[in-house]
Amino acid sequence: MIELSDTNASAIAERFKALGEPMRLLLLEALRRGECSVGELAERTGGGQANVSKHLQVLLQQGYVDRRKEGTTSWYRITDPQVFKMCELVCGGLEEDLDRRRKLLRSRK
Amino acid sequence: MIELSDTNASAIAERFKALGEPMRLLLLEALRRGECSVGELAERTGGGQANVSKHLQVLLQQGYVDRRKEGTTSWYRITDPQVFKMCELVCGGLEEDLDRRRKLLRSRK
DNA sequence: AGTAAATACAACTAGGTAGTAATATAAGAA
DNA sequence: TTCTTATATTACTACCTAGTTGTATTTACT
Repeated sequence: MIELSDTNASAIAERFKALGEPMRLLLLEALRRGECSVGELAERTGGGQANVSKHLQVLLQQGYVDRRKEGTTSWYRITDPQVFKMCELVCGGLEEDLDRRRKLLRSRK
Repeated sequence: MIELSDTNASAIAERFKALGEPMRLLLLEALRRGECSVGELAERTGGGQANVSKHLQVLLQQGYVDRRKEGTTSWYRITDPQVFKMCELVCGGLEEDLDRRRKLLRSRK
């Protein structure tokens, strides 16, 4: 296992940061069903073409998605479904956090 | 399980974003051994007091750490060790990504 | 009271980044 | 070739945030 040392912290942070953007999470979710073109992704997420393309570059560079070119079309797909495990973990944390906040509110009444 | 819909994407992204900063990862790593004060954390991570304090607020607000006050000292601790599961997942992805890049380099020779 | 220590907060700066509009590039079709 | 389609890139704006400095707040000690 990689240690969370100074040198690695930046690289790891970069990977987390790539997921720290709503649009990129929506893109990953849209890609969950399978390979998808930029245009389709823009339509599904409601984002602009340029913006979607730029976000896909980030996900590509961080290795979350792969790309396959066919004519003028770029087909993107999830590289490793493990991403969704992370999303589930963070979702679990979210729910626990909400519970915690609810309890705090109750105890303050 | 929470769905990755438009409404949730922002909340989830916020949680990822909180981990997308080297200093905050270093703080979590430092807290791994156990409860720690702000001063100790600043010393261990080499960060300034104000900066460390500010990063801890982010981790606190996102529920990654808890705080306990004692005199003028604030003691911080990990709320849920699941965070490190996420770090391991992202580390695994990092290694796979490096492998992928190495293969690409070799195949391009 | 006065002083020191620990933390939080406010103000500021510099660098980063999301979103958009316009343009560039590339591949087909007419 | 010219037009159209799909994607990537550039330039720009507006906003956000990490880090720093200085200060306020709180507690403990003499």
